[in-house]
Amino acid sequence: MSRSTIKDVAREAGVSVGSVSRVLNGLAVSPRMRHAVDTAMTRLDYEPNSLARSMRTNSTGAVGYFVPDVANPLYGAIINALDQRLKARGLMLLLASARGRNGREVLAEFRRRRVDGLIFTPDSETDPELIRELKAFNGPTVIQTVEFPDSFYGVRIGYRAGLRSATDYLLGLGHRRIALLTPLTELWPGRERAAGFREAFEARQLDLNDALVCPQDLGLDPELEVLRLLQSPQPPTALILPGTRILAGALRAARTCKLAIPSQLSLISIGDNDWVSSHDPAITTLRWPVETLADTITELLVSQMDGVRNQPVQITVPAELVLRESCTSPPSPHQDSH
Amino acid sequence: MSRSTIKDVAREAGVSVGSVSRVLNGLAVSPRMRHAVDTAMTRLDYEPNSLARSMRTNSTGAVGYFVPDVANPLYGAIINALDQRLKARGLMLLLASARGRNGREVLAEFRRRRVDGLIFTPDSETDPELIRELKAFNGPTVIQTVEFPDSFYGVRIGYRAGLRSATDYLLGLGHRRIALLTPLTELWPGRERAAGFREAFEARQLDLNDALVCPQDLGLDPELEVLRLLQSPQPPTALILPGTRILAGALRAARTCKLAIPSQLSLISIGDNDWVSSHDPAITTLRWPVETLADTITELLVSQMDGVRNQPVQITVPAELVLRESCTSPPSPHQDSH
DNA sequence: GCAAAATACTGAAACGTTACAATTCCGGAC
DNA sequence: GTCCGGAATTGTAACGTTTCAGTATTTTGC
Repeated sequence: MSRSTIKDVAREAGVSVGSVSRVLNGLAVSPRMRHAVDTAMTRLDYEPNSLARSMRTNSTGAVGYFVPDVANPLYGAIINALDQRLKARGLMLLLASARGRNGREVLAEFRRRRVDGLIFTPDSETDPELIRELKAFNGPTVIQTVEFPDSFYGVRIGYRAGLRSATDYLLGLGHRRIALLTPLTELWPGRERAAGFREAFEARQLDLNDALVCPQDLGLDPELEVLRLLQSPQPPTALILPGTRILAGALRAARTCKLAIPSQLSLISIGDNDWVSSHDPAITTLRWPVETLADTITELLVSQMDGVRNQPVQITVPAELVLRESCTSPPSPHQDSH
Repeated sequence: MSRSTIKDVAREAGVSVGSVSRVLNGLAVSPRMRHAVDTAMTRLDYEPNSLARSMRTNSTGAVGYFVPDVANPLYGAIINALDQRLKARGLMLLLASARGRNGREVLAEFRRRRVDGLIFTPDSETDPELIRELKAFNGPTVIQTVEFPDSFYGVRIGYRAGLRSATDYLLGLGHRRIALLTPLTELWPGRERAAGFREAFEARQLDLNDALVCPQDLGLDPELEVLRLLQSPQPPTALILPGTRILAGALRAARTCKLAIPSQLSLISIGDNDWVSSHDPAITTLRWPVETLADTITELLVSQMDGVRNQPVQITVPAELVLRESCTSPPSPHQDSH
């Protein structure tokens, strides 16, 4: 740990502390001065102390990022992309993962550490206290993913439109009994997904009666849940599945029921990755636009930092339906017209 | 952003600044004092400034973590586990991902920010300058994964033993032409893997001649590389594949060649995840012990922080071979005894 | 060659804490 | 009533920077 301070450098170079500071910050100095200070710095192996600097300037160059689950490759990819972009602004990520921490507590920690900005995925979209505290932060803030009051800048994924197009695609193939497996339809993002799902049916003036939205708790064993569904008297002919774990469970369940994909059961997954694309058959997917998301978050954040203090905006980044091989027309098309 | 300082609180409570500090840090004060200060704090909405505190105490409660790729779920899982454990010690992760940053530069940033500890996965195991600088950091440091001089505390994954047992397993099934697809066998971890691979052959006094180590650059298109291998005159009967991307490529290649798994081609993957375990057939895997790894790192780090300044240790966390369905005896066993 | 203007540099006061020596306070022993 | 010892509290000097009002030095225009 470098022990020498700006004072030592000043003494060594035979100049004043202020001058060293000027050199450090690239302000105008004479070449002679710059050289003297530079050599003194290398000689003393000097390392500026960001803390002292931060205290004086009231800015830490740190951005607090609160993310639901780092181990989710989707968020991992966003972190990567963000880190790269923030680096260009001399910013660094202070990371906290919701696994094992709660939002309020993390926010307090971020505040104490005086982060310059906040990227937050609230673990509750309703907790009024959290909303109050986020507002009280009163610095550049971007709410990620979740629906939140309009007084915040925010980035959302276009799940609703995405699910509408995914559902519409299945309807177009002739499916009528489609199961949307998403947990907790009262909360985001399940709510959004369910809404898009319904809209697709309505747009074709089809009755939702036959379609299935499964808001059950898929928590413990998605495989069992899907199995029950597939073995019910009138099983669905197509499944829409959020997330890797649930998709994996569904695939196992289909195997158990000896249902061939896509000929006997069509599948759409939410969230793209290596696995999904190289599975046999390759899975049709609603893709999270990671790069766009990261770009948008960065821009929203730095525009606030640069003092562009206009009305908060919420940007919806569209999810993209990637057509692959896991969907065909249903086995025995019963275009029931009621 | 909370603007009030410890001075304001002191004035509001009608006590001295020092006393407020004592209350803040839970030192002995009279109940009357504590109460007065507490109410003043809530009234002023006071939020302690970690920066000032850090500067005074010379400790930031931040741990710099330099990780090869956050988007790799394996590392993601470690981050999660670490974050949870460090939280208990009031520590927070300062994260930098090697994608788009280089080790030296990140280390400098960490030093400037005066992190209390370092968890580092060097991007080069040979750069003498990096080694020198890591040494110069002179604070609690844990080197993750990579082989490094003994003067550092370190955690490694038991790839060598792991690969030996994986290879031995295949040899026991009767395979002789086994391809180990790992990039860069001169560098860690390829070197370690190759070593374990060879040891397994030697232990059975088998000639490595027929086995294949493929150190080619698998970077761009693993699928093509595997395809070439499978279409060669004497194709391997078993593949050992590191990482999701390469495994995915290999599966596609096998499909192209119409090779059934495991009856015509056996597969072992390095690194476990949902996909690998629920694939059809489920893939036999050499599993990274994430939890153990995180525990070990944490312990190594905090033991250094607690001033236990004994000889650095390197701990090797064993990789575990998870037997599943992707391996059988080779199609036409030619137990050539040479 | 001189005043004025521009430029280069200095010194000290912040920033918000903690730590520590100094001070005050209090209850009891003599 | 005085004095003592310990506990409670205070006041202030750090910590390592930046900032800014000044002062010293150089350049410029005549």
